[in-house]
Amino acid sequence: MSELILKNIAKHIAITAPQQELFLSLLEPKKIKKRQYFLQEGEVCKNSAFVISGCLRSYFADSNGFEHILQFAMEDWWMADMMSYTTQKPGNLFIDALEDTEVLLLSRDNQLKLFDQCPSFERYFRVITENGLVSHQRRVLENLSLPAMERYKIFAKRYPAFIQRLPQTQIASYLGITPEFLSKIRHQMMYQKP
Amino acid sequence: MSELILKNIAKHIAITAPQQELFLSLLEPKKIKKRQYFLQEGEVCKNSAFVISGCLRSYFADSNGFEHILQFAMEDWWMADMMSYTTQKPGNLFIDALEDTEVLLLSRDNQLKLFDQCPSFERYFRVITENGLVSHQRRVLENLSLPAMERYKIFAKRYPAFIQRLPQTQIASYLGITPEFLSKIRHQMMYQKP
DNA sequence: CGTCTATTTGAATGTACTCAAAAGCGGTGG
DNA sequence: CCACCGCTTTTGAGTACATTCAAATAGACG
Repeated sequence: MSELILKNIAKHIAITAPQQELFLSLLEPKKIKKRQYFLQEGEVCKNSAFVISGCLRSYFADSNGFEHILQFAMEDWWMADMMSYTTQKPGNLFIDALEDTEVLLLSRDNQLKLFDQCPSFERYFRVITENGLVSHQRRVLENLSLPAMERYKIFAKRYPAFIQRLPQTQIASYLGITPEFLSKIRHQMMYQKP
Repeated sequence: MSELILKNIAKHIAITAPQQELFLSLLEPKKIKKRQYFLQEGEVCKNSAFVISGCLRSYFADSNGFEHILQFAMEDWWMADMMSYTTQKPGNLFIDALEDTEVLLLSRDNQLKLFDQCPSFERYFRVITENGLVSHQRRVLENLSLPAMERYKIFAKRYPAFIQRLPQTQIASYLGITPEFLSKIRHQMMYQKP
């Protein structure tokens, strides 16, 4: 069960067995049922969640009650409201489960403790954060430069597993379009695609 | 001249005088004239630039030749093509100067050297990167949830200096709208605003 | 099987874009 | 110091991409 996260870490840094022990001792396993909240608007995001199985989503609910999905997280991904997690102030995101989900929690306190006791982890999370930054920059630029159909095609190619497992409503919300329009896009694609 | 960057660092970490020396020895000053490229599409972003004075912009040029601005950087900001800088592979962004600009360069090599020799800097850049990630996440959500006029108002409130110093064309490109439409938005605002 | 949610389809609407042209502004050179 | 050139901003008419609202259809789950 902890294998997945150790493997993930091993991709970025090399750590000794005692350091592994230390790290694992700071984690707390948790199960989140489908449709259950992990975090609600206005709460402080005390924990970052590493997904072992299942799927989480983070989203913003605007003043008209529409949801805008920031991120999905399946196996081998971290999920948090980064604004709230890094500052430990109340956030404005919701995080909930799209499937029954198992996660390992790392509190911000424990994370900072870890950074002091083992600087390799500071490197690990620096790299993870760099990658997150790069992917969000790419997303900003794609949203600015591409029409909805292109964004959908890229999404489908980049995250085939998401297309399989997620309802179209969720994907539409991530892409920034209505579910109706996504349906029309898919209809169009059936006829123009060879 | 190096005061600005030392002050910036002091906001996040405490370092000794010799560590300051080490850090400064890894920096290279450079001047970039208005309209001059700092980086072009297809090049490897060898350096991250800390702006001492002036203003840089990073942007993506799409297949129709339109420019989409990812970021502006004025005094006290870092600027790089993060994808290319972190991987040292060719990037797809342009970076150029909107004003005559002075920067301090830190190569990725030197940065990694610095991380090994003084882990405090790994913390400094982790925090900087976390903040960058948070602000790009916020931008994604604002682009998804708000109409152009709201995005402009928020931009104007958040970055008053940018409104002062940047041509509207550039701001429009950052917001993801045409300069013509931004002009119309500003016209509307004059009449509906008390 | 029935209910609830997700998806599809269509018509009317709106936000933002395109293209074209005029007006404003700033820098530069005569 | 003023005139001119280039670039930015404004204005307007026509258009396109995407939304809204409504209703029908299909799927999933208990």
